[in-house]
This record gives sequence, C-alpha cells and structure tokens, in this order.
Amino acid sequence: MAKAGSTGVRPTIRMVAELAGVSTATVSYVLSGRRGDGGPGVSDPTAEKVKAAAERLGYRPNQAARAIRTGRTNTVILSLTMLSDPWSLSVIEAVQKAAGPLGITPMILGDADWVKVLGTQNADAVFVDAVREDQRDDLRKLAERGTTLVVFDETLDPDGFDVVRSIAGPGCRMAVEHLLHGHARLACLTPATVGGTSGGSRYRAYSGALATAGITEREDYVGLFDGTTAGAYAAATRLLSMPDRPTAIYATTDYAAVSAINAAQRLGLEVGADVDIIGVGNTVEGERMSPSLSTVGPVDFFDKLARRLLKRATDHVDPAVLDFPWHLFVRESAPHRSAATRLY
Amino acid sequence: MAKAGSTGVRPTIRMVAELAGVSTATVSYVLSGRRGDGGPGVSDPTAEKVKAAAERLGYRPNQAARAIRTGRTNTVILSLTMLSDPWSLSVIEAVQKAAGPLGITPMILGDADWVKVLGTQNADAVFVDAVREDQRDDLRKLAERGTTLVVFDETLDPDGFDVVRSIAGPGCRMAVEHLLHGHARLACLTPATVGGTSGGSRYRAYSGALATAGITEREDYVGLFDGTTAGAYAAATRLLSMPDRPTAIYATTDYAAVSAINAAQRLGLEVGADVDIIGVGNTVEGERMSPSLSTVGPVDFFDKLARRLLKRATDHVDPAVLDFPWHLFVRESAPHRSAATRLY
DNA sequence: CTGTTAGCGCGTTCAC
DNA sequence: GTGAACGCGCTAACAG
Repeated sequence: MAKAGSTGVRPTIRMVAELAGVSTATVSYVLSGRRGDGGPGVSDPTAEKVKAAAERLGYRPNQAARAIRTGRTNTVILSLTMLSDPWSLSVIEAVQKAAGPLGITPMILGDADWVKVLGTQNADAVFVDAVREDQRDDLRKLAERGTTLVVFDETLDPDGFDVVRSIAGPGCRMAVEHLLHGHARLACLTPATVGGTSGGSRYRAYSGALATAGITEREDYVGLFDGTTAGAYAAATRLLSMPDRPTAIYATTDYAAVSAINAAQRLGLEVGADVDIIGVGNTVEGERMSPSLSTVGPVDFFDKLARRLLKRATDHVDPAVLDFPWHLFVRESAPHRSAATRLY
Repeated sequence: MAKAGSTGVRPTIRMVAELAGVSTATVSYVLSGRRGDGGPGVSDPTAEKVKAAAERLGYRPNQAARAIRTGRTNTVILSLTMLSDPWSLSVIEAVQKAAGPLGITPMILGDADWVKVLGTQNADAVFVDAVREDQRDDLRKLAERGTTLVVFDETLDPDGFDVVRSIAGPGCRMAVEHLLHGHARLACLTPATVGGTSGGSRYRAYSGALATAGITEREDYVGLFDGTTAGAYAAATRLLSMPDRPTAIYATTDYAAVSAINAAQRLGLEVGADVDIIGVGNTVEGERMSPSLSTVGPVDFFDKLARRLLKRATDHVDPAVLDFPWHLFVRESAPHRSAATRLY
C-alpha cells in the first residue's frame, strides 16, 4: 500500500499544484470543474495530472478557506430546541434528504442559544425552531448582517428573514370540535411549559371550543405534564382513572396523544371505542401506530419547509411568510361519531 | 434606537479599526484579549475606543477566517447515527454542558456519512458514533490529515485517534446471569439489525450464558424487532402472550426493555414479580421510570466521554483507548432472587 | 485555447 | 501601537 505522501498535515491546494507541476489556479479550476466563461479551459492531460496528484495526497479543499472567498459554506444550520421531539427529527430527515443532492451539509445545533453561535458561525441558511421574546431583536440584527434565516414562529412578521407559520389555532379548534361531536366529557392533555413546539394557542382552542359549545371547563380535566413522554403518560393515566373519567382526550401534541393511547390501553380501555384520543401535529409516528392516531396538522410540512430552506440557501430569494393550512386527519383513535355512536 | 451603522453587510475587523481610528492588529488584540508574550500592550483608552466601535457596529469575528489562521474552530462535531436514541441525546447533553464554559460549540451531524463531511469541514475534535467496515480506512486517513477523532467502537484499535470502548460482552453476561439465578424460561429481545448501538455481542452474551447454564436456546424465545420502540413493544407482547411465556426478558437495549415493561403491564403482568425484565445501557430513563429498570452499563460514561472529547479539542494529547468497565444495576424490574423467590 | 500571475477576502501575529 | 506577511482557496485579468 502506498504511503500517499502522508505528512501528518492537511494537504493544501499548493501541495497539489507543486506535485502536479502546475499553478494553484489550474488545480482550483480542475477540481471545481468551472472556468470563467464556459469554455472548457483545461486540457485533458493536465486535468488528469492534477486529479492524480490530488488523489495521491488525499486533498480535500478546506471549506473554511473557501467560505471566506465565496461567502458560501455549503452548510445549513438547524437550530432545534427539543431534539428528542419527533417533530425535530422530521425536520432533520426532510432537510437531509433535500440537502444531500445539492452537496449541502445540514448541521444541527442542539443548544437553544443560537444567537451567540450564529454571530460567529456562518451557514448558507439557518432554520430556527423557536424564538424567545428577548431574542426577537437579534433576529433582525442577524438578518441585517447577511444571515439567511428561516424562523418557525406563529406570531412573528418577516423582517429580512423568512417566517414559517403553521398556525395551530384554527386547526386545533377543528380537533376539539371533532371530539365535541361525540363527547361532552372532554379532557385536555398539555405540557405546562409555554413556548416550545406547543404554544398556548393549542390550549386556548380547547377552552374556546368548550365555551362555544356551552360546556363549562373542568379544572380536573386539564392534564398538565412536564413535557416528557413519561409525564404525559402519567397525566393521562390520572385523567382516565377518575370516577367520571373523560370519554375523550384532546392532546396538544402527537407524542402526548401517543402516551395517552398507551395509558388508556394499560387501563384496559379500548381507544376509539371507550375513549377517543386526538393529537396535534400530524406526525408520521401517529399515522403508523395501531390504532392510528387521529390528529390535525399541516400537509407536507417538513418537505416544503426543507425545500424552502434550501432554496434560500442556494438562490437569492426575498424573505417571505410561508403559511401552512391545517387539515383534520380522522383515523382510528378518534373516528367520526354520528348521533347513534356518540358517547353521551 | 440607534441605527448602529447597519450597512446590510457583515462588519469586518477593518471597519472596526477605521471607526476606532486604530489598526486592525490593535482591534484583534483588544477583542481577543491576548498580546504576544504577556506584556499589557494596549492602553486602556484605546481598548475602550475599540470596544465601543465594535459594539456600535455589532462586530463579531468571523470564525471561518479565524480558523484559517489559527487552525482552531472552537467547534466540535458529534456524528450520531441514531438521533432518536436516548443514548445520542445523552451524548449531546453531556458535551453541551462541558463545552459551554470553554466557548466551544457542539455541532451535530445526523447523517451517517461523516467521512465525506469531515474531509472538508473542520472541527477541533470529532466524536464518531459508529464505524462501518468500509469506513475503517478513512479513520486513519482523517487522523493523518490532522482531524482529531474520538471513535466509539468495541473492536477498533487506536491509530492516531481515540477509541472509546465500553465493552458490552461481559456486562451483558452479568445481566443474563442475574436473570438465570431466578429463571429458566428466559427470553431475549433484540433488534434484528446488527450494527448501531447494539452489536451482536449483546445477543451472544445471551446464547453463551444459556449454554453455560445448560439451557437449550429456544428460537421462539428470541424476540427480534426492527429497531423502533413500537417494534420492541410488539415483539415483547408476542413473547409474553405465549402459552408458556418466559418469566424473564433480557433486552439488549434499555429502550427495548422499557417497551417490554410497557407491554407486560398492558398484559396485566406485574413487572418484578410475574416477569423480570433487564436492559442494557444504564440510561437515565430506566432509572427514573416506575418500576425502575434493572440494567447493566458503564458508570459515568457520558460525562467522561465529554471531558475526553473536549480535552482533545483544546489540548494536544496523545490518542488513547478509553475503557469503561460495566456494572450491574439491580433495581425493581429485575430484583435479586434467592432460592425462595425463584420462578421455577 | 491553455495556463499563470497577482491579488482578494478574513483575522492573526511577528518584527519593528 | 503599527505595517505587512501569513494561511487558505478562489478568480479576474493577462501571457503565451
């Protein structure tokens, strides 16, 4: 096996040029396959020599150096607050699938502290998961300084950056109203922490729909939990163990709904018959599970989001709002109920 | 509110220098708080002027440019194959906690294709989750070219890079033997896919321990699943629904064990009494759940791993092997069983 | 048509 | 406290 000139340091374009007996410019042209105005520009024999030299040294261009000149890093950053959330995984998956063919690498920032990082780190585009009140100003500043941002937020207005809006309110209302067709004892399962993926609007949809239906909200029918799956499971168990337990649960996130289904089954209740459960978010997990999860959510959200992010990373497009209409997905965990099958 | 000189472009060190009426060198020295050989070097008034100018422009040094000169990016990369795995989340959490105070940003690479990325992207250190057969050579090449690598692998030898070994075999054997003290009908719950977090060694510990104990392995007591939580749940349900169901389950990962506990409870079995369940990995989830999960695993794994990664990122240390001894954690889901309490 | 020269764009750092 | 070189890869303008 050839030693391939291993010197212990990273090979530079100059080393390749020297080994091939050409200038660094030629190497650059050959390896990036581009030349001023379209003409081929480099003869085949020279190109071969260069390629061979690069191969021998194991040369790979330094992205940092390239970025300084071109302003492009071939990188997008995904700032995701709740990495354990299936929602985040869906974002990652969609972006990776779309980025691969473009030669763009998605880097994930698990920290919530994107402001500090984005000040010094560069990427062709950045997706931001959640914006705290005190971070709103920073968004504008970053955008002004040339950072291409795509922000997920329901209330923010675009101001040099994209805003992705997937307005939950009306959709959640649809979910609650779907349950109200067949139920009067309707509970709500929601994380106590405001912010994150599920805002207060999802809970308000519950209050609002109950009020409109003329049903008084019961405090003991609101299952608050700590944001974890286990917490959701425990809260659901409490709800379903009550003497006059609810006959339906509206969970403000799909993963909580999944936990609720598990809890119901654990208690010997048949989901979709003894108790109906609906989620929010339209995640794939819910679709695949058994019984399949009824939910509300946007259509094709992640793919469209990924496409937009990469479009902004590659082309020079004006910032805009992306609005995602929500649909109701009626599946097994909360089927349609007519007057004949309603539970009251 | 001051416009703060918003020009639509990123402020450079030169702009700061001009505004402050000093040279770029001075700005660099002031903002990075360093000067040649320890001498003070910059007067207080000048330093103030520079800081004010930097603040006014919202200047933040460009990490890419800095990296070119210093060779340091203040970044570590975590290449994690199974982002949904709690194990990965624990790695992230530990590294983030340790990196923050050092001013180092952890970037996560969700793709399994670290070879291509690390060829062009730089980081002060890289943690790699899993190495495929065909990637072993690339490790050496990367290390030779100056990439600081910390690799998680049970069989690899260090060769310019760190190897973190958390050898599962003996620990898993302990787990199986723990169950064999009280059980004869012992099932195994394991993902079908070899590779990933759980290798074949975890399954072999089961086969081996059974053979040593003189118990014939039953094919229908091996619950294979697809690597998902739902799959594990289904497989466990099948095992526990058999007419001569096993009285104990050895799950080769903690999350599978958790699923098995859920499945058992769903079937009305009391875990720790009717059926014992043990996991592998010693994840926090298992410790916190109820009943708490008996498991085997290394002690303090994630913190030590994080410390090592960051030490290699900041200092110049020689590569080494990090070996983590495994312990048996006897908790509620599989308690100690004496002759009096054994289930056969 | 093929290849080179020279200088850019960053922040850092050495010698004055 | 500064001027200028440095490290990297890219590319406009030029020479053969």
